[in-house]
Amino acid sequence: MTSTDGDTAQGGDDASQRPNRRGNRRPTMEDVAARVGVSRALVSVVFRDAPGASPQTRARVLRAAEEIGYRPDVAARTLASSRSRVLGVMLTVHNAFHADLVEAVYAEAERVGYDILLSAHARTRHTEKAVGALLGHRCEALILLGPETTTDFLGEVVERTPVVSVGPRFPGVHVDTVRTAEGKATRQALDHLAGLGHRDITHLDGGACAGSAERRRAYRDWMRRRGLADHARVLPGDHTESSGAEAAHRLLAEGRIPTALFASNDRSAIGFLDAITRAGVRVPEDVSLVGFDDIPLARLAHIQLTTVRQDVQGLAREAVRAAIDRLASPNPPPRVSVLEPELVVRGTTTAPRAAEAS
Amino acid sequence: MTSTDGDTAQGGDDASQRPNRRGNRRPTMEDVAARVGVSRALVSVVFRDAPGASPQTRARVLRAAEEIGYRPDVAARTLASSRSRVLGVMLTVHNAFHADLVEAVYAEAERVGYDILLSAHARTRHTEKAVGALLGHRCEALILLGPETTTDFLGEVVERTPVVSVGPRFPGVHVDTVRTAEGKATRQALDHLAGLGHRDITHLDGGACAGSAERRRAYRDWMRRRGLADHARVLPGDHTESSGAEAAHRLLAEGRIPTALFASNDRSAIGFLDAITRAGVRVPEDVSLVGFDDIPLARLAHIQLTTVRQDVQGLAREAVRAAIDRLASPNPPPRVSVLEPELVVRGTTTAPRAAEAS
DNA sequence: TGCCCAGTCTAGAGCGCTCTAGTAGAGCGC
DNA sequence: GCGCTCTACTAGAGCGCTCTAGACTGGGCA
Repeated sequence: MTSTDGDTAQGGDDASQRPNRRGNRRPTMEDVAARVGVSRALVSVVFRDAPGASPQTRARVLRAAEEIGYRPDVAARTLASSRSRVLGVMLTVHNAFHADLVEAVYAEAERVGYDILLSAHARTRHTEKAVGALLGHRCEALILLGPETTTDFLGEVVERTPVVSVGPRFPGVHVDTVRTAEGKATRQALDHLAGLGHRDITHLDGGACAGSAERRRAYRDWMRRRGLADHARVLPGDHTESSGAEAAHRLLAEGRIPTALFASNDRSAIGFLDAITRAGVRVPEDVSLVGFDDIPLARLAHIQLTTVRQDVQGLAREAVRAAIDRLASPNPPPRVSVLEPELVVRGTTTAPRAAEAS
Repeated sequence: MTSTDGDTAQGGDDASQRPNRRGNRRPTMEDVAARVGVSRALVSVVFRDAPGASPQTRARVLRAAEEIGYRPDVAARTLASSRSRVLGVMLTVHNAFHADLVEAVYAEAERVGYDILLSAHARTRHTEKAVGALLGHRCEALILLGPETTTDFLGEVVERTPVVSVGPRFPGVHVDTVRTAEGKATRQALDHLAGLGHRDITHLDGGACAGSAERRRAYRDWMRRRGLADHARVLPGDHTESSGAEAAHRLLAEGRIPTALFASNDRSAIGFLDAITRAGVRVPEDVSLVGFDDIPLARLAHIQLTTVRQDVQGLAREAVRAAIDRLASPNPPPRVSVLEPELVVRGTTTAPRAAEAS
């Protein structure tokens, strides 16, 4: 496990500091109180920012706490107040869109005085486990980003703790939902393509991923209503780059590229873009491409993906608000907040080649 | 905030279920004990999996708990035992390599009976805040993925709680480090290129990101030792796709592409690949490319990036082990675990064009 | 002078657990 | 019968906080 020059293990480093204080238990309110010469309760008042302490005392307490490195214990506080002021957020750790959402949720939660606990869903860690961890930590409410789980499981969870789903809907379960108007977003994308003259528009599907069903359905409806049912085609896929690349290879193998492709999310769109470009097919000259989400990658100079932006700030704000509202009044029927999408036209769409008046 | 068909807000949904039990407080050990007709302490024994309960009682307790939906309260448990059995992990939420690491850390922690708490570092949320959150939740030790912070701050944290840094080293602070042998990894990549006949090798830098300094230094050393100092060139960058794309545009603008590029990580390598390909420069025929990390994206059919793999499982295992060991014996000097890299040759490297015998 | 009141501060009972010390009872050998 | 050990279980004191009820000030006012 060791190797040569520059990579030496066992870093003796510099003189390795005073021995850390870790043996001594961490300071408590009692310690702060003793130092200042007041009661524990007063220190509590100060740290809760509650009325009932003079400004002078407040300052003295704060200073003493600082000096001895006191930091309130969330566990004790939670236990005593039976309120944790913590919101649990479940995310898929490999999902760039979730990363954006998490960032926004942190900001939003801070505004309303809540802490956030993250729990990740991953290949080896199911939704059930991720949610269980949050529950054990007494989160007051859960915000699940694109949850893939059963109605039954969610039904049980929601018996104890309010749940907000960002994306998927769970009809029949007492769960609030915050999502983008998928149908509208899809139509925005397709109208844009139609406006450029496209008729031969293929959809790259998102499989079981959050929002895919709505996007697929809206695509089919739109094509039918426009009298383009004959051109309608849904390529199988999911929300990963590789599914986009696979779709590209499939089309290349068939030797028939549509004039436009509407992908179920940005990652698959980028995968498609990459694979098809590499095969010598030009975007947007040979094929126009629209994604979904507007992840940071889509904005990059060399990608410039035309896409439908989801309102990340709005989704985060509504999710946190739904959670807080639900804490205040648990009984009203589930609410669905629907946020407006916004078409972002960049460089991957243009008019189809003239010849193509299929 | 509403829109038409299919996107209706206010989802009345189906009959919205029995009113949720949320009013009733969550069940406690007391409730379980009462139901079974034993003492609270015995229930505790069962849930801690401690000796001292008959198999029959154990089963009855477990069943009763199941029935009333009891779930141990982490806060209370932490408070009572003054052990949380929780490891705090700080990650950068937009970092794909961190996503891999988190997944592996979850698995590893579970093996040793620890829970994981995640806290994200993001543009609007500094390391200090992310770490503070973990500390408040009484994590027994912290694992920081690629921390970008000051020695001073870390010095303070480590006074109270063991810290493991995955990546960066902090000489002079009592922090364990787990990292890949950056120097060796760099040399593996460069030796591979040299073996193919490359001499004109440029390095795309990672700026202040974790590991970059070592990679840059090893690159310079290697070039010098090989007598290629004249060819040595370090393009500014960081660990994002866009910096790779920028580097590509810079080289294109200069009109002089080296025969090979060694990027400081996979993301910037992929950004470079994408931008340079799109400009008509072929990889690997015109320019060979090597990345660093081996993120999932690098393996995709249409990318096939030659890269140096970091041993994610190993890093996770060592990080968790270092944390646990440090809890057992706080005083020994900081340890540095160095893990072996592994060159993964895929499709982005080949011999330079014959003409180029610079 | 007496009384009230706002402003500060304190005492002490929990919150839901863990864990030490201890009890009850069964089984055993003598 | 006794003492012994072993297993199965219980009592009760905390862990570090919050929060209600109440105590103690020093004015202000009749």
